[in-house]
Amino acid sequence: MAKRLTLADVAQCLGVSKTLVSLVINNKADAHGISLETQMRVNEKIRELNYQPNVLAQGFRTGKTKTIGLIVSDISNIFYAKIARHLEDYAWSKGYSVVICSSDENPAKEKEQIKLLLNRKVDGLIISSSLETKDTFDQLIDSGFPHVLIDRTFQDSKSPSVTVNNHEGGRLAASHLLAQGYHSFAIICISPNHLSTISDRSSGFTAALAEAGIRIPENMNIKVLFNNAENQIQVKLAELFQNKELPQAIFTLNNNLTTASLKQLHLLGIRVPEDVALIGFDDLNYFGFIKPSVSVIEQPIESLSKHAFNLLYRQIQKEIIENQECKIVLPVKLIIRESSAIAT
Amino acid sequence: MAKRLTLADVAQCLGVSKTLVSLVINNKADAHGISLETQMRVNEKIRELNYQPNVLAQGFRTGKTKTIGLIVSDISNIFYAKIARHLEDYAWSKGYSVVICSSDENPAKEKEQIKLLLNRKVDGLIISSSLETKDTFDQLIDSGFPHVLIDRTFQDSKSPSVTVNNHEGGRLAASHLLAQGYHSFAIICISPNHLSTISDRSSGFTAALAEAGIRIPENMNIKVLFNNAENQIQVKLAELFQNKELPQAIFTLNNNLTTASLKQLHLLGIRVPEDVALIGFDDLNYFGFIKPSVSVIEQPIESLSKHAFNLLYRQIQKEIIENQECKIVLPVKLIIRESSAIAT
DNA sequence: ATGAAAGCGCTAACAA
DNA sequence: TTGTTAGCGCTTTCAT
Repeated sequence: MAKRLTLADVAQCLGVSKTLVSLVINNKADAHGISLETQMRVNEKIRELNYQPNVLAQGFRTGKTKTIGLIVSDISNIFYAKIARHLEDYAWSKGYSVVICSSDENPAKEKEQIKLLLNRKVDGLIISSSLETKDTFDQLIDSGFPHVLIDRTFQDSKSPSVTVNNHEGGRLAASHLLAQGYHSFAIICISPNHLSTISDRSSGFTAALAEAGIRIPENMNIKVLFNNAENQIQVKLAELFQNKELPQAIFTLNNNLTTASLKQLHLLGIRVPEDVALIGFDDLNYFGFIKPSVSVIEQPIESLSKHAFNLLYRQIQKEIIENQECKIVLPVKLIIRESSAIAT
Repeated sequence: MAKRLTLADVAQCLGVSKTLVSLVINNKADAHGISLETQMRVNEKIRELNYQPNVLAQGFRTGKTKTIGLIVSDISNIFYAKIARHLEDYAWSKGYSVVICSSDENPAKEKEQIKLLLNRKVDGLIISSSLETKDTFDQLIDSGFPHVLIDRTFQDSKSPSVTVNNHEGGRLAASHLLAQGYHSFAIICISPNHLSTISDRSSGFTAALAEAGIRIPENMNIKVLFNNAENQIQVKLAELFQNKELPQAIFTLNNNLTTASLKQLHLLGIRVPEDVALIGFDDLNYFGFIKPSVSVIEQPIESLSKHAFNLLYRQIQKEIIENQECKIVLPVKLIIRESSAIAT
């Protein structure tokens, strides 16, 4: 790790100007009519000296950093971890790095993170936002800053977004449970209910139930805090159980809630699906092979990530994004397993 | 997002020099004997104008970026996702961002990533390395570049590292299974076996068995590829099963392998623990409540991350790290559950 | 087809 | 106690 080679060194070594070398490096040589022979000579030397441009200097000069920021509520939630992984792969293939931020469903923290990332001059932002309003993103739109909302979006937001059809997912879950003969239900969701995912999933679910003439009573609409889900689920479920008010079926609105619910049901000795059926939103590997296996609404995580990255990349490249591609909604899939088997 | 304010603007606004403002911003004012009153004035103005230093320019100038790089084999493996989350938290508390890279257990890719991150001038690196040799890290040591190895390390490496006592974990697993009365065993591990985690876990396991006079036959030492574990496990297990050669107990060397094995055992209709007992390395949430619940060697993930960050941070701060703290080995814990219950 | 030179915004050695 | 100034390494405009 001796003193780093600079552009000037390379230029001097070749007896040419820095401009020339710079142009070659940035593939602007042709456009400037640099002779092919010179280009070869330069490239040769660069390889020979193993010269690597100082990315910081480049970034400083151009304002571009070849870095994108990813903000999600919690990178250790496997759903977001998978998204991060896919995004990282696409980013890597285009020479981009990704910086991660977990917002903890905390709007203030998320805003700070956005500020930090902008300040760090990331070239774009992919966000699963916990914010209550779309203001912050409207500002980004106004300033033309490349960004895309993933997983969660806002009503009437102008920001490009990639989401799944959460409403339809809720409907699918409800229809399936109804078809199985269940007729009393509970929903378990997390508490800041401005989140588009949560509200769409639950509205889809209740809409389908309403069509069958069924309402979810207040005490069956269980809301728990993001960072205290397990405990709160246990308390609520224990309460229902003791009062012999258990619903026939439960819809858990994300994978964390599904896992937490399964755990607490198990601890309470409530059998699935005998005592209560269960269907979750978002699939996990283990749902498929445990006893009972767990029915879910599955989301196309890879596709979600791919579209998000493309949408972002095209903004960075200053390609115009057609209006109709700006709000991508991907289909979900009902996977029926044992946890929602025929009612007895 | 109008034209950004610069240091010069602030200085001009106050009728002072850039130096002054710069010193105040970087908390070097006192050391340079800047009067308290001036400091106040400067700070005031900065707040008033909502001036934010251009981090890129700062980074370019100082060579510091307030960014650390994290390289793991796969950020979507929940073990690494959790590590990433903890590191992110510590980093955030110190004003650092973290860039993630998944190496896919691919040494060439990992080297490229290290190169990229160094080139991006991250201030330090935390790595769960897939490399065969420690050379790359010796170079980092020689150049004094802050880094710490996490989870995996190298024999005789001089790099600071934080690992768990994998050997002891292997012993614990073996002793427990022996105590349960099992006496034929299989190990399932991933195939590039230069990884310190894998080799330590398996050597601990075999050492304890050896003391009881038991060897693991060649065909019970199942090695599968990182990116094709599930299939290969299925093939091997099916083979053993058909030949009626199933061992009495299986030790799976990481959480992915445990999950994959559980899945394939289930698909093959092999019952746990009746047909074969199982214990895994690394705990997962769902292991605790499924039927049968899964015995594991648990790792202190938070502590692992905390020590890693501290070790890195102190290097960045140029604090000397005492030799005895340079190689931290954390204890693991045996958690006995149903999958390794009394042999029948 | 190639080069000279002006900065980008900041820090830090050196002056005053 | 405060200010001047020289770059950090690169890109890019404008000459040649």
